[in-house]
Amino acid sequence: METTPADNKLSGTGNFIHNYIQDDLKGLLHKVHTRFPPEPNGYLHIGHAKSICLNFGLAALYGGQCNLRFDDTNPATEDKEYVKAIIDDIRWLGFDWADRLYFASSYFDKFYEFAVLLIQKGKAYVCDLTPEQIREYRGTLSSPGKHSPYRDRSVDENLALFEDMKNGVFADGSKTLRAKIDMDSPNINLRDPILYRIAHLTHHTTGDTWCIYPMYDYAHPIEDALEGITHSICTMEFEDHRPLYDWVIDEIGFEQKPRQIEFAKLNLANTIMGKRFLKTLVLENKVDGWDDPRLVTLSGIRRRGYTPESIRNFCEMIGVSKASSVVELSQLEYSIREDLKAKVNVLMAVLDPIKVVLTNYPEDQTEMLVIENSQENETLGTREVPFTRELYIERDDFMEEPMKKFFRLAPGKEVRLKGAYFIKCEEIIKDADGHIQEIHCTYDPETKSGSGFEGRKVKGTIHWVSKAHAVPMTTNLYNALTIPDAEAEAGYTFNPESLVVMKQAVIEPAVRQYASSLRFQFIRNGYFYLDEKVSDVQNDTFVFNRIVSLKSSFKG
RNA sequence: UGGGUUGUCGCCAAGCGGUAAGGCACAGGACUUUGACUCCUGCAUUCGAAGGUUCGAAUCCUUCCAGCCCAGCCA
Repeated sequence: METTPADNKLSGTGNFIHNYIQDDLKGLLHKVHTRFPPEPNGYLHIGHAKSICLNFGLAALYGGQCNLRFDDTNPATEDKEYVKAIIDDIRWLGFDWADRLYFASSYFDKFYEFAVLLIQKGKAYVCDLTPEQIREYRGTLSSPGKHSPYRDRSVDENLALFEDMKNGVFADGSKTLRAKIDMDSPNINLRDPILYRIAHLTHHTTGDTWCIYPMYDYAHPIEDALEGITHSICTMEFEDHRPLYDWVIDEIGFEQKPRQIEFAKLNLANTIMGKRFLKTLVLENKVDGWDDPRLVTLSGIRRRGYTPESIRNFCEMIGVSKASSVVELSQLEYSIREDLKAKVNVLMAVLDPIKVVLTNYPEDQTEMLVIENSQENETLGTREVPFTRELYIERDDFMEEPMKKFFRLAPGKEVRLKGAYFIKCEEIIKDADGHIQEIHCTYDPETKSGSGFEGRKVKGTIHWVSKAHAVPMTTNLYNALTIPDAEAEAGYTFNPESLVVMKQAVIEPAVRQYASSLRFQFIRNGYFYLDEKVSDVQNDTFVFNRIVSLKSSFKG
């Protein structure tokens, strides 16, 4: 009997979060409510996809709900533009939050009220220390901090001061509201953490209404509690913030306490996800914006041609744990090949063409050959492909001096042209500099595809495009975005060869009739995606991005 | 050197005291009009190390070692 991944999870085998949830569900908890809480200060990347799939996936699995909440408590870095982009990306990934779209900024009044409550309880105070002093008073990793001289202000004084903070009486940085916890704590997050800071900035949703803004550590537990979140899932670096998270929940007195659970964020081998690095590339125009297909931003991955299904499957496949890990790119590539292999039409495209003349083929003849659109999926049908005397083949598919295990075209050697005939290389035509101009071959009419010819076998089958019918196109091939560089302080530098543009590429005319399906396999060259941003199908302008190459066991 | 946390195959990752799942990658082989796909086969006597408890340990205990995170008025 087969079990699905969902069965496994429900029966207890799966990641540690499922185990937690199942235990919780055996107790008082009777629902699962999660949230994905991005800060709108940049574009989402594949690391966020892991969190999105986790949060929305968990909610779906246990019949619960997942909120989308923008954690917009710091107007210094946030912008509406990002809100829109993030929403688009999550929708593209295939998740839905119904009417549960929230903003931390819509709770600003609540945060303020609870802060007043904490002051009244003697659990928070207004501190006049400068940023430098606060750092100094905080102590170090191995030595305790010391009390702020403002720590014992009276409740009334704190109340008045905090109100003045809110009313814009004080300059940025001159005062903070701090929790009164423990300056001796070995956990630095508990050494009277800052709850509120003064910042005279315009917020993307509240405008100039506020000039004090809550810190993440204070705001987040409240947001979760207010929304009825049961499991607040975040990444490992927040693990030692959890005591503070719980402190806020307890001191404010929320009855239903959300539980913070941390997991290890995604790292992809040879891939930089850091915001500063990506931002620099975008700003310096080294890449074509945040959706450059070389980037692992969700918008970049989308423009590269990855499907949402493939990303979701990838996230499912890599699992979730607390151990810091680096996932190999081959895992991602597997997920998209797997998704596309039975879905797309397989066309013939020649990325780096070299001309072949079939000297014994009639000059004015055109045959329409019928070729299957997919060997994986018969329901995709067939198409007609024009065959003529002059063709293009891939430059790599010919070797003047072939290596031992080369199955393709070489002087005196015979190969099959996919869906057509056997051809034999008879002569190489070179220019004065010795560069190959064209290859003269003869074809054998008896070997036509589908004729049942059994006379002799050939080791290689290569793809081709009729010269007279070739549709010009551009294909973008990609290599690693960065190259290791011991000299560079980051340890790597931008790879100028991360984008290779094949401007001479040609494709069979069927691309016109199938263009709307966007994704293709170009036989033997990989999976490609029509870049709609720069293509103009009506005017025969085709630009394709290579999503991923095909696997190959050819050791060339 | 303080606190937190992690360590199971090259890479992810199950495992929760009963004798090491699975996926990716890789290597053979079969098939093949994509050197693709598919299909077989192989791939941890061992779970960071060393001790201990137990009939039995990756799972419990002890000590040690290594990695990651924390000293933003960022999230």
